[in-house]
Amino acid sequence: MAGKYQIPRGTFDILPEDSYKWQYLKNTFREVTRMFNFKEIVTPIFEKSELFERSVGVSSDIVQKEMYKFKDKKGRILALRPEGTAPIVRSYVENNLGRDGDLSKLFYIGPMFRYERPQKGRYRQHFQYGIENIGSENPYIDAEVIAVGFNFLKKLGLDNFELQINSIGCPNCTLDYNKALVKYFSSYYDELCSDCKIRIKKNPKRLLDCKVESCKKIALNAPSMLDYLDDECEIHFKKVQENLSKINIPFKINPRIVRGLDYYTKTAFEFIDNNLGAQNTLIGGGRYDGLVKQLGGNDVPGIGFAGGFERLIVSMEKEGLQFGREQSPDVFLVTLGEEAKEFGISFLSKLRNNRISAEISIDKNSLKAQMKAANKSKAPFALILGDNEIKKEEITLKNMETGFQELVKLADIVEKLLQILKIK
RNA sequence: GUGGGUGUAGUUCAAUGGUAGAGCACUGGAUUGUGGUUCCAGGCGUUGCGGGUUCAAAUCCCGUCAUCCACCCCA
Repeated sequence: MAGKYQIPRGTFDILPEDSYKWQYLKNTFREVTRMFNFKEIVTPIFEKSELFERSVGVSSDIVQKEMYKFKDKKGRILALRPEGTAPIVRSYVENNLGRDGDLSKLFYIGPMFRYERPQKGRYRQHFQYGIENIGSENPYIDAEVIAVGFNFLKKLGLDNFELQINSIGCPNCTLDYNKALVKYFSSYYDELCSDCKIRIKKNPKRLLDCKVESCKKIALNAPSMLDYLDDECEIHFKKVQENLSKINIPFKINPRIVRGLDYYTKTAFEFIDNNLGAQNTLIGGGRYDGLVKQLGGNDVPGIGFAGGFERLIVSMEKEGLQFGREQSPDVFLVTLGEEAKEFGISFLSKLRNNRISAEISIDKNSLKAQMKAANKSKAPFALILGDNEIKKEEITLKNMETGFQELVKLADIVEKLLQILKIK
């Protein structure tokens, strides 16, 4: 039952019976990013608070109310990272990663922190995976980044998601567009919900995806961002679509996709699982062409995405998908009698030193209890060692699935196991 | 941060204000060297925590913590 201490709100333990799922997701993500030649980058989980305020935007909710901000002993104002892009761009600039003129293709996996009210698929400490591709504004890159997300979800076996894309233009387009939005919604001001009355001042684009019915109706005829793209942004967006089609990635244009973070420009996209409830964005991403410069680097464009492992797991479990194999030992050693147990201990060590994962139930003596333990461990093979075997210098090898068992010379067992288990 | 629901054994859930139960899981056993099916046996758990009302509280009230759903926002 509950002890004296409880885990902090919105956090969770990844227990041994579940950790293989995270392992599987990480491995799969590494495999997929490898196909695209992305390399891993690891940055600290805390940064100067200022970094996020500058990049994500002081007015954004993330900075406003969701950041874990604290002072260290020297009075430095730090924050647990709420997202992954800003730290990576910081590192890119600080370490001059673009120095050789190549694209920086980076991926990361790690915890992020947001002080929010917890919900299913949304936690205060959660694990994100993501990529950043810094150094090119070529629309081919947009498609490639999207392809990484697409291939990842597909590789996990997911099929129930939808890719939605939009272009939110550059700061120039946004300026005009926001004016148009404000103008449009102002004429309906009295009919807007109280949230939207604030949004119209703070972030007009947010009016577009309000969930209140009356606002939805009004938003239906609101001007579309896509009509306000300048030539450059419009061509870029078209090319992105062409490139996606070229590599057979289906997508839907959703002019209502809005990014919450200030640094986004041009392409914005989301992979959405529509039967997931409110927290349905599996992956969210977009271009951030001004960010590197803003953080003190050269005027270099970038694009990336991020996704949360917890939502992925919810989505996969809903679909009944597997997370690879749960970890189990290769063999389970069962011993009978003192002499066999004594011998078994050194034999166990021999197996392990030969890269055979082996387990024993040291506190149980009866054959039955040990066989039960072997079964529960999910080891594919049991090795039974008793007086009979020791006398003849043999050991019983039992296939736990078929029940078939045979006597094998002790001198040959390691070699035989390596062969059956296909360990090189 | 706002609104609503929930909180009982490892877990899923029962229990008109009157001694707290079941399935699954777990452990042991079913003639002494064989698991996964079957049968038998084994649970006194501060009913999340702290107050209050009452002769009596898992049950009613207040607070608190946690969780779930929605909003805000986001992965």
